[in-house]
Amino acid sequence: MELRYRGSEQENRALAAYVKLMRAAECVTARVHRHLAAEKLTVSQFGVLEALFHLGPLCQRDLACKLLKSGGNITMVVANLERRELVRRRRDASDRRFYLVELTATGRALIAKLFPRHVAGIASEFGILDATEIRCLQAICRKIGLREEC
Amino acid sequence: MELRYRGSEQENRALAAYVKLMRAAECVTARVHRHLAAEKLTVSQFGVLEALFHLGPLCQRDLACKLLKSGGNITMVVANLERRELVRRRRDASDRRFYLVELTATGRALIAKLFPRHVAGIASEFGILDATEIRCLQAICRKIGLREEC
DNA sequence: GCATGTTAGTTTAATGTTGAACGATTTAGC
DNA sequence: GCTAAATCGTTCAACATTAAACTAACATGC
Repeated sequence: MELRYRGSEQENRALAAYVKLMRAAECVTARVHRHLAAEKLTVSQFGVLEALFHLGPLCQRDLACKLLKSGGNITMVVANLERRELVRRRRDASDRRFYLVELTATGRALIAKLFPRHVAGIASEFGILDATEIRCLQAICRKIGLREEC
Repeated sequence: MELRYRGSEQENRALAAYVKLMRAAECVTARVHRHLAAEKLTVSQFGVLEALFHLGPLCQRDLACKLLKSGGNITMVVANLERRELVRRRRDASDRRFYLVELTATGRALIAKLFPRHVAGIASEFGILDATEIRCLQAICRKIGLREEC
């Protein structure tokens, strides 16, 4: 692979780990979210529905933070969900800067149907990992500075 | 987190591993590619330059395969690089369906300057992993079906 | 040679994504 | 109370991304 650049031993090891982590994440995402296509949902739309399902109504800023996306992006994703009547936006009465985004009955039914399927897909991908490997993965994520806030 | 859905022990373990893997990949990507903004390069544009740098001239189909992106996307990314004269497209003489995409002198100079910086960034993120953890990460990626072809 | 099929690349429509500029609203300092 | 700063959301331009429909070039079988 590395025809034009020779780094130190330590650099090469880090690079190999980086590439593997990225590829793994991309491959798993592609496979795990395949069942979303049937419902014409994108990964981001699913992310919004899932966050509302598990955390209750949220303002757009919180959604952006949860999903690690920009504010302008959430405006677009929520607008597309609202157009399909899967979510609804309500102005917060006490602070009119906020919208509260919440699931409609239709949206709740959809995510309630989809989420177990989603988990089953992940389980079939990750289920072959034993407890030791999970612990190792957690340790690695902690070490490379994974922040758990938000 | 999981207020509305209780899976099996095995499902919860898989879900936790999945979330950690995804968050880790997102956080690392964001930090590692921060130095690209200074050169007004996107992650995909950097990916194309890097592939050409290490593998020599490639056709767009091969680029798409390497970067796990669609053909139409590569058309756009390469076009934007070509507009800045960082790459050049040449018709293959023997099979006129192909373009050979290759670096210009400017493009080569840019990626030659950027790549060491890129590796150094990754090394500072992953360098704290020891050999055991790297082995463990590789084993995990293999297990969850990471395909290394392409 | 010609019909058929395959492969490389383009185009289009729809959505996602960001950063920056902007408007509306609330809060803090005075 | 009033100004200044901070916060929430929108809009815009630019680019990314995909799937699907399309064109161009090659390959195969007859």
